[in-house]
Amino acid sequence: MVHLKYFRGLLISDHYAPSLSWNEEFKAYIAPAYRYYQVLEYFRQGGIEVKDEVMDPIPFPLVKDSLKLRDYQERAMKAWMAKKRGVLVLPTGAGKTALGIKAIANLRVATLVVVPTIELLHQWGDRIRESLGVEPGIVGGGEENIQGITVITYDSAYTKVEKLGNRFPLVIFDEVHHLPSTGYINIGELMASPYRMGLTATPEREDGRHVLLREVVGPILIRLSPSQLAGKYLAEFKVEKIYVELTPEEREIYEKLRNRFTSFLRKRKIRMAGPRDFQRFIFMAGRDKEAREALLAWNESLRLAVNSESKLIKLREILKERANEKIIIFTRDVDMAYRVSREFLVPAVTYLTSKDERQDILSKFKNGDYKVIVASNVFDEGVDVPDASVGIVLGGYGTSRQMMQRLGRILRKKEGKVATLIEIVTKGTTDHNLSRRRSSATK
DNA sequence: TTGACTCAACATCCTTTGCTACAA
DNA sequence: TTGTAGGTTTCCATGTTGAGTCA
Repeated sequence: MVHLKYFRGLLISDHYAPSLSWNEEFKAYIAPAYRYYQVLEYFRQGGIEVKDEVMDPIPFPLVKDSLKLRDYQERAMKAWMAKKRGVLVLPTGAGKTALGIKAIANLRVATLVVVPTIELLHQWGDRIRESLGVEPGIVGGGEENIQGITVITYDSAYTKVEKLGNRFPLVIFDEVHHLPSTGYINIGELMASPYRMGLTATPEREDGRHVLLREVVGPILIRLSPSQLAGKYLAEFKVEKIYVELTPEEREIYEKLRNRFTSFLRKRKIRMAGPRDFQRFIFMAGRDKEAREALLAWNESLRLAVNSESKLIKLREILKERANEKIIIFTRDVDMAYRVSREFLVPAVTYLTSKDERQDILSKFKNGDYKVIVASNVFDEGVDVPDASVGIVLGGYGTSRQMMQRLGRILRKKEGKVATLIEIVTKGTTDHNLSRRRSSATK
């Protein structure tokens, strides 16, 4: 007979199985706790009797199950129920939370829901109360109350995972693309939970670490894009790109800055073939004065291209044409957001905006007191932004994730609505490259 | 309870102009 | 001849958030 135990994020076995390794200190075979279901499966298939003391689940409350799923949600749920592990990829606004709630109602085991922000902590709490009729535990944002269904932030989960790792047979990772980062991955690895669900609109990460999700959460089971749901469940939408030029003065400065960057690369025979090369260049800038100057020049050239003068002229035209529509303007940096705010007399929301003021601006935008607002990168995730019909992208990252989130802000379904996402791009600059890289999101 | 603060963690960051060694 | 892989580490700056501390 084999004896399996859990100890502070570790699976401990007195017999060998693949993925376990001998540990002298414990005088036993050990592995990170997420290997539990594989190891158990291995012993069971071998017909070996197991004394399983790994899980110590919190009692599960009595819940109601009143939730009705849409047809594509049913498909996603069916795919997940077949394995009870894996990632579901659905666009913003397509009802990912409902899938998590349904999984809890189906499995009826203690569940930990991990979320990136306090706002999502409360949104999930409300949905659980509403759909399952129970009071959820909340950990994070100053609260610490653990129940059979508990919502927790990634930050809190990271510090408490060793203690909580064997108390929840089901774990749901909302915005699961956060999980593979170097710290948070511990949450996935040190939990023993055999049942796992990951929810996101965009699993891919710039650092490539999303490949870890397959091992820690499971494979991608379903993937739906905004265009697949447009019309019936999300608003019809179109994406427009408008190209502008740098002014001659801007062009002169831009070329000078670019030249400082490229001539450094040429001189040092540095090849920029991918993100790793750029990363190395950044490390180099930490020690090498010339490299540092080259990098600063590159940063400055990017800022110039993304925030070009012509974009503001074009913005003025668009705002005039669409005077009666609800519009969100997106910028890449805080300075540009406040510049737009000053020149067009519209409220700005950035990370510097206080919580109360942000709340106030968003509620006035919702009820129509404000027709136009400008935001930096703050609406990228986990913020409940009132619906708009037009999004104007003045600047952003080169990631499809950000583009997808921004698109999601205008896709709420309304009768007869056609949403428009307008991107203003500076031709012949890095801004154009960024735009090309992110545009796969809207296909 | 709140607000102001600090700190830590996470994310972005590339596409040119082609070095050398080795495998197919 | 052609194609492709090769090569660490501790981070230029800016943006964003959660947690913790203290008044």
